[in-house]
Amino acid sequence: MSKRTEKTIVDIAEELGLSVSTVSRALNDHPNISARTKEKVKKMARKLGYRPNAMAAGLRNNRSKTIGLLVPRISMFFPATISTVVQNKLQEHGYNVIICQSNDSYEQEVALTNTLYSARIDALAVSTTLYTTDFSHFDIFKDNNIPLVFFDRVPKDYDVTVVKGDDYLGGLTVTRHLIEQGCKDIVHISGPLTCSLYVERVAGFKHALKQHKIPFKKSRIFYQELTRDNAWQACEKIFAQRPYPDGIFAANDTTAITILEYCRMINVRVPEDLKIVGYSNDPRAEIINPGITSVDQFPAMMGERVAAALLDLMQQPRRTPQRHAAEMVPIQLIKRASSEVKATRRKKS
Amino acid sequence: MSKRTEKTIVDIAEELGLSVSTVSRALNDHPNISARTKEKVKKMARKLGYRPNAMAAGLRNNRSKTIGLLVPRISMFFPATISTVVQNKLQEHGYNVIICQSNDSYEQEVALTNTLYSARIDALAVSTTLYTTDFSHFDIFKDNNIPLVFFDRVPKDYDVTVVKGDDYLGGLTVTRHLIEQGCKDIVHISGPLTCSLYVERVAGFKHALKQHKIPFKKSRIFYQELTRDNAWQACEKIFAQRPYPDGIFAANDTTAITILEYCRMINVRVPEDLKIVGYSNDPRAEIINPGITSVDQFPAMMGERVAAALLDLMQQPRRTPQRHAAEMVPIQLIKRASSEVKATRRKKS
DNA sequence: GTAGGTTATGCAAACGTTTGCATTTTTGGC
DNA sequence: GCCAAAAATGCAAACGTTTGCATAACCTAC
Repeated sequence: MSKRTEKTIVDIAEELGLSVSTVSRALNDHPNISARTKEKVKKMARKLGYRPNAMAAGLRNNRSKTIGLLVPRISMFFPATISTVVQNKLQEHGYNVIICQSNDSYEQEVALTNTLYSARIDALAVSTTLYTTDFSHFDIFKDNNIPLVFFDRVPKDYDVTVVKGDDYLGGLTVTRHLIEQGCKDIVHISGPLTCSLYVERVAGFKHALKQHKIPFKKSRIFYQELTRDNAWQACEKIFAQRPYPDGIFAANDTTAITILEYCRMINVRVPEDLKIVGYSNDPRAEIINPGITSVDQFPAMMGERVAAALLDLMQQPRRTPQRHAAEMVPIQLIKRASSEVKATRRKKS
Repeated sequence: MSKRTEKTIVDIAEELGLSVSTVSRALNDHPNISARTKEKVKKMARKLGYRPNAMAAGLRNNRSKTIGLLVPRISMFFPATISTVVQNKLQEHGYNVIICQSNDSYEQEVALTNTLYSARIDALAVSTTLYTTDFSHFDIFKDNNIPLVFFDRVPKDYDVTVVKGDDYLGGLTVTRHLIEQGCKDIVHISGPLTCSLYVERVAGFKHALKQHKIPFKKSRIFYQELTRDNAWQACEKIFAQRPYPDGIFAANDTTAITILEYCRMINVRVPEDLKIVGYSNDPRAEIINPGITSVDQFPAMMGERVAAALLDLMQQPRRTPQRHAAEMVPIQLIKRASSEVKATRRKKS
């Protein structure tokens, strides 16, 4: 009665007059156990309503069959898609996935990293906060040779396996596209430079300007967290005085959408007066009118790669030092009406 | 060397010439331990790089400080928002959250439920698949008095704590609104009736028709998984022959958006010729042109309630049979241009 | 019938904690 | 200084598995 309802392999063993080792092996289909015994054991397990205790097994084996996924937030399209794919893939291979959100707070990221370590996860995949520049809280994973993979928001100068988009090429491609569309005065709204991927996009942006002999003006670039509010404030600054820019490269689609709305309010025509390009190809970019040109980062592919990297690292013998690959996921400019005066075209590489 | 790098409380105890019990208590701030000893122990723990092993503690305590969250998918706006809130809330209280996706597959749901039980999670929150009508796989949680909360997609005839939206009222409100806007021939695209929330919305729909003496025609209602493809196919049927309906109540926004696009293609004007209302107030509904009238289900509030229910149940003494509350989260019709000929209004209760 | 080899099962330790109870140490009042 | 009470620490069992090694049971062939 009371709370002693949990059956264990000991109960099965007693019930059957077998030893616990035999029961354990039978349940795990160990080759040394006869087919008849296995049958008996499994039947009794079912009858008693036995449920394995993963914590006990994990403690003994020193592996939890659980992997951690640490992302800024799962309510945003891009990380959500990646998380979905990673989780489904690992689930197929018998792993549980603990998804944690840092909410873009460095402190939370550190705390969660420690908690995940305490749970003795078998591997960890991370997309860092915007502000993470010190990565020492991940050392514990490296030191103990626990597979560690970073994706999208990846560290700079920290030797580790990485899966990321080609942000330099992205910045370059977007800027070239705007220039080809006739823009001569382009604003770039970037994320904070503490996050290396924005550094690269900015580099691509500057490089394209240089190639086309367009002077780079410091006043035409903004570094900020890419929220709706911040985007609105940036617009207020940008359109406070003439001349208005003729192109804006926003580092995410939330920002691009906000700009579009601001333009609607102040009667700036898009794309005639101003061309806008976003980033990440959020579903909203396709649906809004005019559609917003954006950069597809193939989140599903990125998720597949992350999952594959984790699985790969996990099946390597523990002692081996990890090989630290850096995988580059391609990007693709998706042209839409916000940057093209002609027709709305959906696909073009 | 090799793999013996993991320090335990035993190491701390030896290093300090104390017993493991004292170390354990010191680390857990047990009142019986002197301040000086606590200080010493914590210092040594830091020095040795000690990391608690949650599995060992969990095994001993019979609680894992982990809770499970089982949802159809996290890449959809509504469940994603709820998951975010639940996770953040529980994280604040020192719990880990394992988020799992059933991908709307009953088999996966069953498998994941069992895995989560094996992990000895301290509580489980579930939004079921569209097709779950047998809930016996959750019995194990009930039988062992482990807090179990269902939300949004909740069971019918299964005694358990529930947090849900007022779907009957939602169906009623939407339909009334369409009628007030002059619609006389309304189509309803519903999810499958295996999912009780759609049953309720349909009931609300029918009730509103009845109240306004509009005959209900079986051919004007569709039951299907609410995907883009299915929505498109439904449109093909709906617009295959005259007369066209003058209003459509879609049970999610993906469907509503697809209908809007179809209408654009066949030159049916929205809202002049046809009024459309969706459900869930997906961010896309606000952004598309015309904006789509939808029903806000306050996912953040639902998440809060779910988290609160879990925490509440967890702090009840284990023996107590659970009280099975049913909480109703309000809904609010968000009127937009897709159903109103006049102006676009953003808010109206 | 026995040796030799398979095949199947059992013993017991180990994984890293926590905790009830026993024991030791400290404290304070006289 | 002494004693009782209070405070601090230690002992050892327990949580539910897995697994190396030892042992028992069963064949097969001579």
